[in-house]
Amino acid sequence: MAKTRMAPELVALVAVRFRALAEPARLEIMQTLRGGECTVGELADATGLGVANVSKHLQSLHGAGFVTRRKEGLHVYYALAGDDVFALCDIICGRLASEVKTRGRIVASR
Amino acid sequence: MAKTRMAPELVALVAVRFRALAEPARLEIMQTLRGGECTVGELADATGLGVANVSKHLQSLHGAGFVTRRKEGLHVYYALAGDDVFALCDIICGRLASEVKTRGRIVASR
DNA sequence: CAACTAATCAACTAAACAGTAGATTAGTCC
DNA sequence: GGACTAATCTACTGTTTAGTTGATTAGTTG
Repeated sequence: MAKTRMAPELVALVAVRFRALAEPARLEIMQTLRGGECTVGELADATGLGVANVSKHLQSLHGAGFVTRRKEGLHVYYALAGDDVFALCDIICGRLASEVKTRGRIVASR
Repeated sequence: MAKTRMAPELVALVAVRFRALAEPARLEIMQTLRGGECTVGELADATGLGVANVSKHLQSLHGAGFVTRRKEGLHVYYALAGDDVFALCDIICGRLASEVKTRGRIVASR
């Protein structure tokens, strides 16, 4: 299924989505959000990044449709738009796991 | 499952993998390879990119473990290392599809 | 060996982008 | 209104990298 070749514009859109996930800082943010919705400040604290920096990353993620935005009073709450992002990560991790077979070990921390 | 937080180094590795897919040119190459293994020149023709450029992109993809390399005589044949990459694309496309619901239409060409 | 082809390498240019610091806006509380 | 806080915006800097050009290497054929 889906053996048809994607249109160039669609390919570009997919690339943009992948690019949004191509930054460790943004993946850290996504991981933090997995624990529930957070404010920008909370995400900055959890990741150790600057507030302005986190805000920019969140705009990328929101533009790519990976997070939702909810404003309430002084705070802006961000949350995951869906869990399928981690399905992506799991596929990547599956590939990584089979790659490290013959190399060193990199294990997930608990 | 896999609710554990990934180690920072692992996150970085995943980000590198996503980055390898974050370029339209590389996605086009991957799509072309879906039809079977190709030489660098064939990929350059199919995508309209320069040979040296394609060669560099192939190094990225090979470094990320997405393609295999086989040298035979004057030619170097590249092939997909697995189909799960397109599972990634399908997830992204699924997200895109639900996003365009209320917007314009972007359809895959045949 | 000489001529040729396929792929990679090396150096460069231009554009994209992560991170930072300071200004600015939106909202709350006195 | 004035003081304060949270988030975003606006340059700016440094790094990365896509794409190009020309040289170089590996392999073939005469």
